[in-house]
Amino acid sequence: MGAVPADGVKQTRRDQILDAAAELFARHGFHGVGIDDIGAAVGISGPALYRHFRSKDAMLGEMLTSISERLLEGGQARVDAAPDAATALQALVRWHVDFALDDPALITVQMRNLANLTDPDRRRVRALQRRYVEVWVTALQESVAVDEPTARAAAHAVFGLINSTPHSAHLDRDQMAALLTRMALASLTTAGVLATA
Amino acid sequence: MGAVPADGVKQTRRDQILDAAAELFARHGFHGVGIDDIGAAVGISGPALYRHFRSKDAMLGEMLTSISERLLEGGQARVDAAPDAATALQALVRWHVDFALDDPALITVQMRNLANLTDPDRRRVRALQRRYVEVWVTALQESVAVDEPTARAAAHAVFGLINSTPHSAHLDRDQMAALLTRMALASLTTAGVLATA
DNA sequence: ACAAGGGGTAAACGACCGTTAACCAGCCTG
DNA sequence: CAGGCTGGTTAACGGTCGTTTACCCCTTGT
Repeated sequence: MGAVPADGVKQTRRDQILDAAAELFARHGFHGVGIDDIGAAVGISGPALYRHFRSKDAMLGEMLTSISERLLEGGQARVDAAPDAATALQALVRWHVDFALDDPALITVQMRNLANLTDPDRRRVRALQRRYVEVWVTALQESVAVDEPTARAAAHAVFGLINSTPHSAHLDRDQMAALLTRMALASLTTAGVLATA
Repeated sequence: MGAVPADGVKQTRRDQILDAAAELFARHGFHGVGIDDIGAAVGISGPALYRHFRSKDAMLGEMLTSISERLLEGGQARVDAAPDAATALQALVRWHVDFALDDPALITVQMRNLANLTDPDRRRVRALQRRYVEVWVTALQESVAVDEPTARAAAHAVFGLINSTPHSAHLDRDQMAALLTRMALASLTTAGVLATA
């Protein structure tokens, strides 16, 4: 799990810790996992983590801001690269689906543990998330006829749909990707028709 | 928030506590809210809760089992009352949408705090959830041509879509219900086409 | 050769928090 | 009017857990 570790390349200890923590946070929740658990997961024990992070809160903070940045950056890039609005939307869906399938732990943590962030960290993450939603909202408005509040709600709904992936490991990766992409696009294009019926 | 309190009728103190706890758990997570917080939310303080519940875990347990029971019971009832498979699926969607819109806190807790349950409670809740999923899976297989694993994954995806409702309060209740219903049905009917493409 | 520092350890500290104990006020019943 | 539930209260206990401290090894550059 956790995005493929680049090549055979040794990832820095920080990243190793972050990956292990993400997995644990996803499974047991932020408060449900102790500093000792995280240490044990990477073969060191307990307080050694403080050689790499200022606090447990800092781990979650760094984890969530980095997810949000990657999501925003990747999404924006794909929209910019798309020739027209319709393919931009498709690219966004595929991007988010790939992300969710490759990093289910990170997605889960981002969905569930926003509340456990420190106040400044939460502000930062929320700002990034808002910008990401904004990317979706404009892509939606440009490709399907829909008012802005509906577009916003539809975006959140599709996030929920795609992010549900950690809960169902019944299909293999490619089938799952195809299914989620199809469902997401279907729901989005329908969202436009008779928007304010 | 929290399902309409029947009529003007006074709800029992237990239910009052459960409602307040649900709201708090949804907002801050199970471990993020203290026994004192829950007490304060209903005007009593701290340990008085132990006159009504055996433990904090017991509150969560009762909360989640009751949600799961209501969900299953209501879903099954609607399927039984439906004349054919297609309307059964529509009824399921509407049922789940209504539930999510009327009890956003409960839905949120059920999605996020399964891991915080005690082992026996978790087994109970999971069993109920499995049966609920089963209701959806059979309804799906009878109305759209789709293999079972795909139906299962699609059901989870639609739960994610509908349960996203707490994150977006941009639309009023009826518009939101219409939007979610439309999106859910669109994604589901599309899930069947070329299922194992 | 050696000082420096990065990265690890185990032990102690301190706060928080779920739970229990001891106590008490009102109400309803006999 | 006595006496026992019912449902509160505050204070104390105990465990868990994040964090700090003190110590140590091993590597590396001078």
